[in-house]
Amino acid sequence: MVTRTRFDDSDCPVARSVDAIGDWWSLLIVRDAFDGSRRFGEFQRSLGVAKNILTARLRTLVAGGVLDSVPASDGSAYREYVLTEKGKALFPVIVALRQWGEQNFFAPGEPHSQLVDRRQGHRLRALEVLSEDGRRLNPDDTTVHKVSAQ
Amino acid sequence: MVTRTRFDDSDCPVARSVDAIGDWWSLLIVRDAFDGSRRFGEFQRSLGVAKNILTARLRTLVAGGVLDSVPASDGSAYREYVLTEKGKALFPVIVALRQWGEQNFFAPGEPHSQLVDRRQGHRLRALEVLSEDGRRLNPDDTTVHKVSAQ
DNA sequence: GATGGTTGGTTGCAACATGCTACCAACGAT
DNA sequence: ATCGTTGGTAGCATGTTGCAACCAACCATC
Repeated sequence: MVTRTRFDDSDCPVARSVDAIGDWWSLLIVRDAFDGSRRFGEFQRSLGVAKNILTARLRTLVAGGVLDSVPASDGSAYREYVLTEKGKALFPVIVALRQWGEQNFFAPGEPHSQLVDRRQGHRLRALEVLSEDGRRLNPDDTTVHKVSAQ
Repeated sequence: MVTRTRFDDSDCPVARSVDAIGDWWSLLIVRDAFDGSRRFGEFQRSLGVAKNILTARLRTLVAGGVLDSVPASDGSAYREYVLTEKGKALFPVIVALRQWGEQNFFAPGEPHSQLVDRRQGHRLRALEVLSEDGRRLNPDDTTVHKVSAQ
């Protein structure tokens, strides 16, 4: 578990997000959860992670409100791990990572798993950062206001 | 440094992305780079990270093509670290993390740093995941095609 | 051209996190 | 009752991180 005791970066939302899900396994667990994994064993087989590590990660994610631990849906006495609303709100993060990976780590034509629109089976539109009035923004078109009461 | 020698998850673009930038510091370094940091010392002061760790991370990011190490723009003999095109393409990832953090880790009215449209000073529009034909998609509206030649 | 502060690191070591393997308790089917 | 499956825990080896000390090159000043 990451415990941030360095100096204070804590007014930055990016830092708080990274604090919550910014390690190798947490993001992949969340990805698997979006893909339908729910059971301990599913995550474990899919990720190949050691079980003690998975235990710790799931606990952290539950404690952080990203996952919820609920009784298994098949009536057995086991538990399942499902995304909370907060966890589902990570969807754009996962999609952004996926699109960046697709564009930068695969040769043209190289096969890779693909996220598609369930209704039509088509690929998704690339994420766009937009201004309030709908202009498309590049990094240079933006700036950070240091601290402000919103 | 993370070396993935577990089993093969490598056809998933999310996994490759996480492999490249999926640790605590790398993402914050990239965030700082978007905010204008370029010099070793700037990153070090801004992040409070140990220098040996920063050295290692910068090297990894340069090796991964996210940052480029170029001669300093002020004419001194030192070097600067600037985002490559591939690095700039992480913009939606950072914005997604920022928006998730804003919505989930701050009380209403609690001050936090804010990313704004430089031209008008307004907040950005929330990222949306869209289908090819422009419908807004929730996680449940999508599914993963396991492997396919694109 | 010596000096002293700044920049950008490297090295060694202690502490902590991770991964592997073995073990184990509760469950569920027979 | 028993036997495989599920969901863990425990112990130990190894890898990664963080801290502090050191250091070499750069740069301004005298």
